[in-house]
Amino acid sequence: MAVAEVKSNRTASKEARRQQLIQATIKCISKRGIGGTTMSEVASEAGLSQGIVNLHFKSKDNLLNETLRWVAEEYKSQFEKTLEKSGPGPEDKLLALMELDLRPSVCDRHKLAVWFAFWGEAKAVPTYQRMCDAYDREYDEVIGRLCEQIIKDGGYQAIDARTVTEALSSMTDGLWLSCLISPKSWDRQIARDAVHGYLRAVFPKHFE
Amino acid sequence: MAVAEVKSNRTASKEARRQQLIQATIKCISKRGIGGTTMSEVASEAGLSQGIVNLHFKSKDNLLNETLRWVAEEYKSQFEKTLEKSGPGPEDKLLALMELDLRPSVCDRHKLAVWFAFWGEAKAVPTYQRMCDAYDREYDEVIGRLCEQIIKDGGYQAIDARTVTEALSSMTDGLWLSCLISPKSWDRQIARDAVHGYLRAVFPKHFE
DNA sequence: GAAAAATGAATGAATAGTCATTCATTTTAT
DNA sequence: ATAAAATGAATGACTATTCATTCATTTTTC
Repeated sequence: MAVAEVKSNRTASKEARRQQLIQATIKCISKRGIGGTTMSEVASEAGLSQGIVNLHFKSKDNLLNETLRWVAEEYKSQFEKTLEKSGPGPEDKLLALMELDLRPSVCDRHKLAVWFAFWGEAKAVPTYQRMCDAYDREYDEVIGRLCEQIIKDGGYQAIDARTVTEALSSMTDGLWLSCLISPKSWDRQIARDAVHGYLRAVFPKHFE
Repeated sequence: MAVAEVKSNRTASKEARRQQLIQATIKCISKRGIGGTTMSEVASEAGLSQGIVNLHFKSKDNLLNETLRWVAEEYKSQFEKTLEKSGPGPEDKLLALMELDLRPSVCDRHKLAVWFAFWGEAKAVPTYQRMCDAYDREYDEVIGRLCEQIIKDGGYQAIDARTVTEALSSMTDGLWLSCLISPKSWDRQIARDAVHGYLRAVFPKHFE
């Protein structure tokens, strides 16, 4: 996920240029929304000229799709790294993944604005919906497996892994919305407490 | 919040016409997103002519702002009605309000698409952000008061009303996102279980 | 090793299309 | 007949896309 280096204005690999333009697109979407993002502005944000975006991405639609893919992949790679490095128990992994969503590098208004911009168009643009849905499914599968293990491990009764998964992933998405809409009153510690409080309440043996 | 009746094509009160156009705008946003919503399409959706929207709303910006206000007011009136009619205990009111968010009339993809469309532009369009923030604050105040009463009533220790409020409102927002993005796998009962499971875990004396 | 040719990336002016907005005209209600 | 409301063609601004030209770098030739 490292952003390829851009050497000079005329010499840069195709891939590096695409990365540079995707980064510019992310900035534009965050500042002006998808509706307010124009090809010229993306080019100018990247310090390049008018036609450059059509040269590297066929069309605006394509640029936006690739940008969504990049954002989703960036998140996914952080998610996988966190999953791998945390542990050893499933409860440790679950907590680490929840905290990832609230880390300043992930839960940052500029990045959240991009996610919400795509979600906001998802019903109108089926490709966005399909892509978001696919990534969500992967996410839920991992969280679901961890919950199952925790439930089995703790012998919890009358708790359904899918329900807990839905509750947890919904909570973090909703906390993102709060951060986006009410940045003044949003408090990272309260967000963490909300998640942790839920985990403690549902899985007391693991999170007390 | 009743949608004013439109009698004939040429005789309709100014207010009725505005309502009619706002309804058309909601349909357009749901179908094509904010970016894809044009003044002509709104007019045509309403069965009226080109210039009509500029006649009744000064500009597109104004139309969108008024549409957001309408959507927020519609929700608010349902919220207040629910708050009033439920009870008697704060736990009954809280549960009723949570279930309101998951009712088919509220948690419906077409309506959710509109909310998310505005949220998706909120960072880029400060008027959207301010308005959403203001309505959110009212919501949180009511939920917060109910939680405080429940905590006091049950003598719950080490539970902070604000944290629970944030957790609950986030959860419902996140469940809305799931409904929007993954309608195929979304299950209203699981959503209800997620909310109810949280309430039971946090306020066992009230929700067992 | 230097000059010439080729390569491929970037530029930015031109094009075609879309859209919000305006307003002179038409329609309707009273 | 008059006022209010609606119409829809016209306008002007904006934007995605194209493409002929420019430029820096690399390769080839002698």
